[in-house]
Amino acid sequence: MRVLLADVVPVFQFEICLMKIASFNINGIKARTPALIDWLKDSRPDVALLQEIKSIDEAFPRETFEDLGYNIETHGQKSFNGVAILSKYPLREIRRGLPGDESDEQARWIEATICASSEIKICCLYLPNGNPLGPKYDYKLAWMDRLFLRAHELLRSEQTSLIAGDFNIIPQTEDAATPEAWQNDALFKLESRAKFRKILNLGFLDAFRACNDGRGHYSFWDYQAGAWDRNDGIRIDHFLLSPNCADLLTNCKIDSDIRAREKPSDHVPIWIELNV
DNA sequence: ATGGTAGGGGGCCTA
Repeated sequence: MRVLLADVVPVFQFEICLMKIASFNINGIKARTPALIDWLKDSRPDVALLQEIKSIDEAFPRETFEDLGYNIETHGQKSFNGVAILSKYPLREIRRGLPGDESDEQARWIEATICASSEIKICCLYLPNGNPLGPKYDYKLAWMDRLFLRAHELLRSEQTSLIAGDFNIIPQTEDAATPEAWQNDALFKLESRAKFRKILNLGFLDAFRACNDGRGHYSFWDYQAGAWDRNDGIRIDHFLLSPNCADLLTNCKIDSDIRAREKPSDHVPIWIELNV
């Protein structure tokens, strides 16, 4: 008598659901909208975290992205900075601005809880560049101290959490094609790298390094001096995952091919997949 | 040491 596989293998009552979350410094929503639409249709992230929208909230083309199935929350300002969350899942507990300095008017932080099969706290940041060294570098370091405090709070809350975006930090020499050229740059100075490492040491995982080996993985190439053509890049866009979020991680990639498209941003998307 | 390019917005500033 034949025994069918279905008779002996139990039917699983749960589904494996992969959630794709991407981060992309788009360098201006107005200039990047066509490229952003193409990328969303190809890559189909469930959640997209955007930096440098360079737009006030009222000027963000919400309907364009709502038509692609996304809920949208923005935190913008005129001309500079600005962050946004696009999510196919409902968003709640929206927080705009990094806590710790009421006088800080730069739009560099937005966070929300996404309501999927389980809840995930998602934080989208555009960390200050810090160049030239001086007041801008001091602002960067002070901003990172506030980030440390928020990261610490997230861990204490025991929520499944991630912090992603343009950190403007080259963590290690292998994250730059020409590290010697960055020795005295705010993105690579030991002081700012130490503050980044201090956040990792709280217990956050650099998702990209957990899933990839070796040199030559970059997320930014300067528009100038043919940096893309020479692959003179740096890895400055990161996903940091809380331990309970890291347990869900199945993959992390940088979509470097996006840099070769028409009218590209100087950054490319980085994404993770979580088994939720 | 300099300047190379891009975006926003209508001046230069930021990167």
